[in-house]
Amino acid sequence: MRQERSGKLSVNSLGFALLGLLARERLSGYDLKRRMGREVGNFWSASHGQIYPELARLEGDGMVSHELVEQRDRPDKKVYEITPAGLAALGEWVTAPVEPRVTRDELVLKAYSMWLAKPEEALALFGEHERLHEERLARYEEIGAWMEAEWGDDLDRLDSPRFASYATLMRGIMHERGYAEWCRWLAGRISARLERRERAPENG
Amino acid sequence: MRQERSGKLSVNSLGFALLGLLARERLSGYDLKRRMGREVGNFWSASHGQIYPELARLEGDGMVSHELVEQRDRPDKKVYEITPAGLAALGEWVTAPVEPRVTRDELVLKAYSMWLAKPEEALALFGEHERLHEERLARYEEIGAWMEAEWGDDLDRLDSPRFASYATLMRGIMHERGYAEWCRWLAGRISARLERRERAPENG
DNA sequence: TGCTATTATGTCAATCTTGACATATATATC
DNA sequence: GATATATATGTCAAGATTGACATAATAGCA
Repeated sequence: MRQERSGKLSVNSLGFALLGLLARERLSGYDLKRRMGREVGNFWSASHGQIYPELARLEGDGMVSHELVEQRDRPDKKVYEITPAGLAALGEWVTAPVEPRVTRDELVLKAYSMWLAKPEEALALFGEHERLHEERLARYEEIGAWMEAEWGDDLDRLDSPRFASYATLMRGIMHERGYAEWCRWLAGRISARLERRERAPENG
Repeated sequence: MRQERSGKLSVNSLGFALLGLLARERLSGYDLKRRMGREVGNFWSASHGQIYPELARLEGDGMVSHELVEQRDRPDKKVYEITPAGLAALGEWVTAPVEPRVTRDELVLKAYSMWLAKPEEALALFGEHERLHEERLARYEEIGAWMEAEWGDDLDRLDSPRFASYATLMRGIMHERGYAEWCRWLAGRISARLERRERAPENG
């Protein structure tokens, strides 16, 4: 969602994702892509084909500036920095109202038509996703434990980016936990029905 | 995600959402839009500006057919019906692998930068969303209770569309429950910190 | 020297999605 | 008669997103 701003300036969600990362440290487009995968990957993502043009737009709007950094062991890079204007825009946006958008979820969409499926195949599908979300949950919980151990005191400071990172990670943990639970519930229902069928094939 | 199919035929997720609805009953584009809001709105959505062209594409691919129905008290309408080919495509797609896509969530994206916000404003934002998701949760739970009471026996039949509807509703319930919980957790952290600040203004 | 992988930045076509624009019928209300 | 609302179907421009195409420097290895 592109936010209307005074006159012609506007920044979309991806722009604010990039600003959110740049508010913490100076980064190149390449590094932003990698951070996107780790820190932010839980609730936003973008390909580099989207990031580079967006950085150019942000720079055109005065939200970021860049410095060319020459490297010996690697290709040179552009290191971006958030400007005071960018920081101000980000700060304004943070608590501006959000209209909640529908979360599109193809697996749930499939569940809606699973009465047409072979139960064994449905079981395999939801079982696989249960494992997938359990895996992610375990990874997030590890990171959470690490944050609590390493960042302990900062996690109580509302003005600390670490607290903010921890809060988004908590959302990831709760999401994965709930999603895995749903897959497990559904797979359980399917396998229970399959077992009953095996014991009494007439009622299948 | 558009699925590659033998030759040139292809149906995207929206197409399968429409086929999933039409596999249950014959519907007009206008009715599909409404069903989209209710049954499917929990995990997919589309504007009518997307639905009408998609129906035309589906018909061009032989997935649906339509009949013009004249009405006295209202404008005439096109009632769509799924074809055997459409049903086959839907059945194949249901258990085909899904590559999980990042759920983009603007509120979590804001949480990532909330260390820049005034705590009172952040509290208001997350408190508002807690209420919003609690409201949705209550609505979904009501529908769930109604389904259990009215559809009881069907909810054990894997081949029943009612079971499938119930399964997707359960995902909605779990999602809203988890989301509200996260908002509550976050709002609680913020207000706890605010209270401490009030008691000891020097440490703010 | 050739091959591969990583870092680094960019463009572009195709597709998806939103929100506005557009039109028309029938009912209800003022 | 005028106006508003619900039903009903469509188009279209702008923006968001993906995935491919494209280029280049550096390092490591055979």
